[in-house]
Amino acid sequence: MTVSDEQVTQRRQELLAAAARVFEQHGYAATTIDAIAAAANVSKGSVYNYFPSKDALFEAVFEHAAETFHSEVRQRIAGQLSATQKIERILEYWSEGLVSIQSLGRLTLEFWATAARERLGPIAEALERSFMDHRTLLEGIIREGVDSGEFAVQFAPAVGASLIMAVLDGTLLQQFFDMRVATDAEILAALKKAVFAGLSVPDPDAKLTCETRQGHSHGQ
Amino acid sequence: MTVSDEQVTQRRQELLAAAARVFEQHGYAATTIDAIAAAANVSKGSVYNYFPSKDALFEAVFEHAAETFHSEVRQRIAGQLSATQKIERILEYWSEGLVSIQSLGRLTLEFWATAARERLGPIAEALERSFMDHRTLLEGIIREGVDSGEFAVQFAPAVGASLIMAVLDGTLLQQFFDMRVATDAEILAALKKAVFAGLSVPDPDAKLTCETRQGHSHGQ
Amino acid sequence: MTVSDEQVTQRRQELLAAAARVFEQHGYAATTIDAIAAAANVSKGSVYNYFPSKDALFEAVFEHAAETFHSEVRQRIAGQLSATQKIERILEYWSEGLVSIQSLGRLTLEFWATAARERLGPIAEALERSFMDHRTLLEGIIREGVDSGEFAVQFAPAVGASLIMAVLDGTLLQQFFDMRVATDAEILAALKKAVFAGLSVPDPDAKLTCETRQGHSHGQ
Amino acid sequence: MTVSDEQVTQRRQELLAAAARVFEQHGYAATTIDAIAAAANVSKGSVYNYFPSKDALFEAVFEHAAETFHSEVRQRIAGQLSATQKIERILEYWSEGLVSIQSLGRLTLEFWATAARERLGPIAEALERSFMDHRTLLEGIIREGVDSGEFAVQFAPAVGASLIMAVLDGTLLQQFFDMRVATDAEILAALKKAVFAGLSVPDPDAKLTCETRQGHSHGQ
DNA sequence: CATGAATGAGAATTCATTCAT
DNA sequence: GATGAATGAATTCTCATTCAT
Repeated sequence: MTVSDEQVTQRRQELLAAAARVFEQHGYAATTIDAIAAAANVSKGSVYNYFPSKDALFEAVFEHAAETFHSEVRQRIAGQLSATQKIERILEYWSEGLVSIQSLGRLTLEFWATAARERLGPIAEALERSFMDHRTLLEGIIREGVDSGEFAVQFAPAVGASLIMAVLDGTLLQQFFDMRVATDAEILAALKKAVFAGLSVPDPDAKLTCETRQGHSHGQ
Repeated sequence: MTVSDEQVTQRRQELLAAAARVFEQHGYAATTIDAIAAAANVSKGSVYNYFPSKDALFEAVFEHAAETFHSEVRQRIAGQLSATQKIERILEYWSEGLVSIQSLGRLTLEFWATAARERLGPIAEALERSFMDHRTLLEGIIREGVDSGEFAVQFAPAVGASLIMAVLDGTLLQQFFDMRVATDAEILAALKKAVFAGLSVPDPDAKLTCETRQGHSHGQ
Repeated sequence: MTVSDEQVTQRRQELLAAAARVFEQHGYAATTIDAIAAAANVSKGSVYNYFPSKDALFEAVFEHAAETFHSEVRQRIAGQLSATQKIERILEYWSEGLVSIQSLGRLTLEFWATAARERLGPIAEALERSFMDHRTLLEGIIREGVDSGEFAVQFAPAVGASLIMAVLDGTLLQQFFDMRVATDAEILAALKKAVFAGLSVPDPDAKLTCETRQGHSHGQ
Repeated sequence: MTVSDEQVTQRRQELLAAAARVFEQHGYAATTIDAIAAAANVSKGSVYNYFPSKDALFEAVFEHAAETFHSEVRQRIAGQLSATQKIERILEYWSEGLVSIQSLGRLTLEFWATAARERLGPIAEALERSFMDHRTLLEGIIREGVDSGEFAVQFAPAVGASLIMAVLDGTLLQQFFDMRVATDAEILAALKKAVFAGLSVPDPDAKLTCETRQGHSHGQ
């Protein structure tokens, strides 16, 4: 029983992984169940022993990817960290993480496109949920930073969180298409500067005196 | 002949518009030539008198949309404007324009997803070209601002342009999915603050003395 | 237009005929669209230009068969005929007609079986309608006969009509399976005798004296 | 061993009963081995330990149903009964019995349809055998009645038996489809009258004189 | 014997594309 | 040019049957 359950779970995982690869490579519509089965080294019919339909499989792939991503992010910012540090970690993870799992990139686009098409379907809902989770997380961090005096935002924390999400997603987009204009390191650095500028965090690299900060007006 | 040519052109335009509507509503894969023909009030066969294939039609729709968008943007920033003003106009157009043509939103996602799938295909190329055009435009404006002393960016103008593109595309994404956390006006305001913070432009709304600006080196 | 309409109608008829043949030969479940297409000398896809689904095609075949049968029956009993003559004609048509169109036999069974399975589906409804039509027709004739003094039924005309339908359908069933025990002519003769006995019509062929019959006067 | 044999037999019975239920509900084609296994609370694979194929199982279900029905009928007419009484009993059993086991109705139709499709298959053969058994039984009874002077049939006993089978099967058919026009009791009464009329059995309920019958010559 | 995961042949249905009129 | 019927390749999903455990 336990053995069987484990095996079932493992097979599911394998299928999920294979499906992620194929969906990522060809997109939802152009992906055939046959191709997924082949990628998982099982027969076409077997796929249907684990997932009731192509749709359901796609959805499961999304849920799995989203969960993995979320838990990874949360892990990175666990512990005793200042709000600034947490933001930094998130930017770093995004930057480094997504380059490495760039596969997720196209998959994410596929999710977005699917969700855009069926706004009320399960993919759209899952996407929204995932997005909201991230934003809530960021919002909380921003609030922390404001409370601790680290940040001096000029807009509501929720809006700030949205902007950070936006710039991250937008950057992600550019990664997919190789539209980058600089190295990953440079982009990450710029991202940090830009975000912290928005949050009114003095550039940590700069050696600033208190006075110099006074001025950067658009703050306080 | 000329008359004929005009008619041909007009038919093409009608088909293009119809196709844009249908692609936008159903996505590439779920759009049938029949549906496009019906939307344009012509027969299915006629479509093939103007476009050799579904793919080509999709591409043409993209090109058309991109061109329209570009020329609109350029028009908005024509004239004697400071770099800051130009950036402002672009942000405003993006914000207001895209809400009104939100239809373009899903279409854009569809382009992105398609391009992500066929990185070497015509859509991907066109998308990249379009992106580059925008970025080049922004880069030029940033450079102008730096030269004029308006901006004091801490990263290469090209990188700054990328970041602006990113935050705009990311915001666009949120629009599609109704993931906004604030009103359009609030978001636009925050966008401006954030972008100008990144560009070291003192908050134009704030009443700052010259001194305060001196330093707008929130970095240095 | 007219030409086109005619051609469309003709193609539909051809498909209907082909489908009837194939359904009749293999039954609903074992019939493939491919087989129907082949029988009609068209491609598989073409079938779908005329009928939206296998179900719909099956239903159309049924409707067509039922209509043909009904109009044929009505034609046979048109004119100035006594009730007895009408009943005779119907029995004859059933007997002779169904032997010749025995193809309808299996098809009918298929309809019955399908209807039995999906009691609320269109086939079941159509079958019931068809049955009711026939029964109503018979009921009217019985009533005529009673009014004219030809018949002296011992049960309600509607019930008599049901019994006649039953014996006819039951006989039909035996035809399919070659379970007949006598020649068609003998069966028809027996059928007539039995039906007219039930309707209290003295056997027209027999030259009976009152006495011989005296005993078993199942008549009123 | 004996114990084992018994268990095997019991399992077979359970499977048969479960299969009958499922076939009856969904029809042959739409019935899956899985569904039968579930209805019998065994695994799909186990079914194949008792029956070599779906076809064989269906056939076994038919044989079982036919045997049960036959033995029930024979039991009803056992003992010292006149031919008239036997016929009466059979009509009553059919009428009452089939209403209660109406489930058999659809199953029977399924058998008929299957047999009609594969005229040379085992189902068709079994059906024919079953039919012949019944008809032979009836034929014997009719002969008895003729010999005893109860009946004065105007056609061969075998033909009479066929007609009775026909009207019974036809009535059965109407039961399935709720096409009855009267109560069960009324139908049974009419059935008796009709059958006995055909068999020239004086209506047991009527007290008739010879004269009344003389005149109502149909037609002219 | 029991189990149920794996298999793969097979069917309905869709649609881009062609082409005769 | 316009039309829309015809085509057939391609795809999802089903399920009887097998077989390792």
